[in-house]
Amino acid sequence: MGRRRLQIQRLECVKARQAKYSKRKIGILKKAKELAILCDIDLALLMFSPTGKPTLYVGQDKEEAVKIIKKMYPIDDSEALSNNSLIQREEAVKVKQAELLESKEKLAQKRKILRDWTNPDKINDLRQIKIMEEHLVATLARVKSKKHRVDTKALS
Amino acid sequence: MGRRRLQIQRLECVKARQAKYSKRKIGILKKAKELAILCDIDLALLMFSPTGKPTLYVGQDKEEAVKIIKKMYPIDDSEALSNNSLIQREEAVKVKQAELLESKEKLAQKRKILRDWTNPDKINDLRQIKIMEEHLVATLARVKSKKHRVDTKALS
DNA sequence: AACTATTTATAAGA
DNA sequence: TTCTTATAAATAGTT
Repeated sequence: MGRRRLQIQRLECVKARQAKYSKRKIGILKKAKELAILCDIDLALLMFSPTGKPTLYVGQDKEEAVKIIKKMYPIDDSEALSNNSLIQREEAVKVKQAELLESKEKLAQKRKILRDWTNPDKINDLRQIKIMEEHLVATLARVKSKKHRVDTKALS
Repeated sequence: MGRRRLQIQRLECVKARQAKYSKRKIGILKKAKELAILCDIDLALLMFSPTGKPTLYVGQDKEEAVKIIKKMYPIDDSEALSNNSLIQREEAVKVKQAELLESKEKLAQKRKILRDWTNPDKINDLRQIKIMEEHLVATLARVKSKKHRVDTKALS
């Protein structure tokens, strides 16, 4: 949509990338808002500018952001698995319920450990965030190294 | 961009909302992909259709990455929870049994993830390594975003 | 899903 | 960044 057709490929010039970003960011944000309103849906759009500045749009109510992110990463949700209204008799049910509870308790434990990894957004201490970042960068480096080794091995 | 100008407001007719969603979803996904590629940025777009079905697009990655992330984050939870009619017809015991199984599966999954986070070098499957990398990149982005927000807040 | 008349987004240039 | 304008793209209404 312009004077000429544009090839969709990485713009080599940094300046051009930044300029393009500032223009298209406006466009896609508008589209996101329109879609969320027209169809009355939850929607989240997160972008990082070429300089790393994040922009987040969350459809409808901004306070809903947490809910959206929970939907995005259900690893952290505290689940609505118990349909009390539907179930309320039988011994077998109770037994299963007990087993379920036990399993869930264990699950909750694991989740607690994983929470910081999967929901870094919840960490509010800058110090903690920095530690987290360092750890992630280090782990990522290890993974990339490992991938490289596996790739190389696969070729030979 | 159509025969007539459209007012941006919630469409009252459910059918109309669904139809509009299916059309515009394609459009905004295309925009997101173009922006990510052109400007070489990280970007995440998550939408829930009027029926609750989630669509996730992440960064410059190809369709394969989307599938991987969908597997990693069991977004389909929302579908399971909305199937009340089905649940009503099933026996309570069976429901509990299924929930128990699900819970146990999730537990196993968490254990696996936790193991991988601490020992990425031990993963030998290229596919798994790639999943791990995706996850790390995504989490790192979120941490950076969070850091940025905390930093900004601290300044004000 | 497909078809077009129109509107909208935006590429290039200033 | 902002504006202008020619053009490419998205899409509203309809079938």
